[in-house]
Amino acid sequence: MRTSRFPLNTVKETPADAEIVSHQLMLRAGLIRKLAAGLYTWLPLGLRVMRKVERIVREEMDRAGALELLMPAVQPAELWQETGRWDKYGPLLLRMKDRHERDYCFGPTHEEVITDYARRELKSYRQLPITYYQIQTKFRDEIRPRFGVMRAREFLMKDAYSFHDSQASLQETYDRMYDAYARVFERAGLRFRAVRAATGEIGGSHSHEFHVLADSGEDAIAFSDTSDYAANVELAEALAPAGGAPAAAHELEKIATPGVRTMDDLCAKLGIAAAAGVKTLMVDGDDGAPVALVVRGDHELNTVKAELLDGIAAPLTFTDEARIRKAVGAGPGSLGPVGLKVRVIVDRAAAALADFTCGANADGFHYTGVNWGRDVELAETADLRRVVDGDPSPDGRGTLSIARGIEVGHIFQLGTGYSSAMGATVVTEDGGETPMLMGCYGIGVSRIVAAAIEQNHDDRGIVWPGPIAPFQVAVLPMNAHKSDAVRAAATDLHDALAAAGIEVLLDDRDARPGVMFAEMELIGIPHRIVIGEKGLAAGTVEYKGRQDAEAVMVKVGDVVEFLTQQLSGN
RNA sequence: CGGGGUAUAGCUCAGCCUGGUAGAGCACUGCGUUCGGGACGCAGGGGCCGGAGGUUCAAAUCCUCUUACCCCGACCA
Repeated sequence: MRTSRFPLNTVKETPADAEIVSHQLMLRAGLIRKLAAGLYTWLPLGLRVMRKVERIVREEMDRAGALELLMPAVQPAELWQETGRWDKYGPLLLRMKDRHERDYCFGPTHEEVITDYARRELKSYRQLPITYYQIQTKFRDEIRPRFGVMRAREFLMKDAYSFHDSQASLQETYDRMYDAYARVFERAGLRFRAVRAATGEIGGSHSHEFHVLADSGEDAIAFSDTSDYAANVELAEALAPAGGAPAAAHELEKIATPGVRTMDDLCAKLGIAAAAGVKTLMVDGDDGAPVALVVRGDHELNTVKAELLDGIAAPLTFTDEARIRKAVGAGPGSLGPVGLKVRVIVDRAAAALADFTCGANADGFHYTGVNWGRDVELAETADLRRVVDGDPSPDGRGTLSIARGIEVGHIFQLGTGYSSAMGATVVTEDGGETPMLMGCYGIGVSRIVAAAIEQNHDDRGIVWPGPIAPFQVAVLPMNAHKSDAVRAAATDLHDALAAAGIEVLLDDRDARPGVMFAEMELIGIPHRIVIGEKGLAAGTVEYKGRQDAEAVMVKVGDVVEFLTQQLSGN
């Protein structure tokens, strides 16, 4: 390919409203352009990358035995009403009406459609197991789309659905998908981690998320330094400290703390560590009455865990100040468990404290030297906090580290939820009838492109992993307009590389050298050949990998073979 | 949804407070010089100042409404 026929739409200035580096670079490198909030046009260069990701996904799905199909993006409301999601899905669902005033939605996912298909076509256990997948545009009407295609409203997703007549069969396909996902991300050249995302219940391996590791990732994942334990921080269990609370050594004392509202204030005022105090947070209970959640001063509440507790309103809602005052007689900033007349749930770590500090439920006062049992009843404990770096691993082996990741894949076992609701049953071996067990497996194809950049870039631009680079080699002739020899050599090399099946981009624009270098680095082409008149006179051209510090000279006749070697190395 | 902000050339923005000729940089066109790290000079083209209404002799500028976009919204006890 030549730049004269494949224009590079690069821009020098960093776009004002792009916050994260992948979004900035995708705009600057000319991969995408925004049409409206959360809607992007993929330019030819960006589409080449997305197609490569797509191809890898497709190949691995095929290898895993899944069958590709393509379902409509627009779906009738009736199906969603069958499963109750027409009402439950809320404003995330883009709804529309056709000319007959019939309700439709633009599919954010396809469980209903595939289950409808399955109930029509799959009648016997003999047809199982079977897995279908598609690569399809989805739409989710996010409240705040941002970060470019990382969290766009319209996006490209691979979704797969499997059907089974037994849990063992579902597990087998699930495991195969797990392996296929790992292969996809390996082949794409990304550093990733599969993490547990178990949905609370029976635990185990019922759901895994695949994260591309990047410091800018929105999700925090916790993993053990010695075992293979890895989980989303939201779900990682914080074990109770060994040994329980030490014996009380101090008397309960009420002290004036005017103006103190935050844990930081309190630590500064009293000269104590945050870990020696507790924070008391008020959230709404199911019945509307506030419930107090107590965590150690240096810990953070894990809202996912809190929401799952019995009697707590979901979604988790923090009680507003007026209602706190009504219930307690003091405002936030002076709350504590002592003498509190609402339900109190104490985090395991907070429950293991002795002689701790907390609010006195009177504005401007705190207690010190508080002890469970002596000063306040320890009625209820639970795992409420987010795990932190250095916590013991929940599987008992090693300590946890926290890394940041971008969720690019998610697999889970759905069970019979959809098949029961929609009557997708098969006849069993013994002649009975049973709803099919289902598995569901998603990969964010367009998000992978952004995640790859987030993980692989430098101050000059994108550093594509070879397998998903839009082109493998850039050929840059220096001052070709002044040198027939350079121009001829560049053209010959381009043709030879193309003939060898190497994706080459020849810059034939007669641009200044600095422009060529800067643009090719910005768009992240992994390999670069520079052809100059001097080198050519000596029968050589210059090679440099995108991340190499130094260039090397290569004989003109050896270039194709040299590059073939370089490419097979990644 | 709540709060805040922005809307002026293709892009990034100044001008608005204090009403009176619409600007800069980048990009684009032409010519010339330059040519191994996003060149320089000269000359150009390009605007219903987001939309509607109002105030005024006069509105990008003041007022009202409207639309779009952007940012923030548990970690606080």
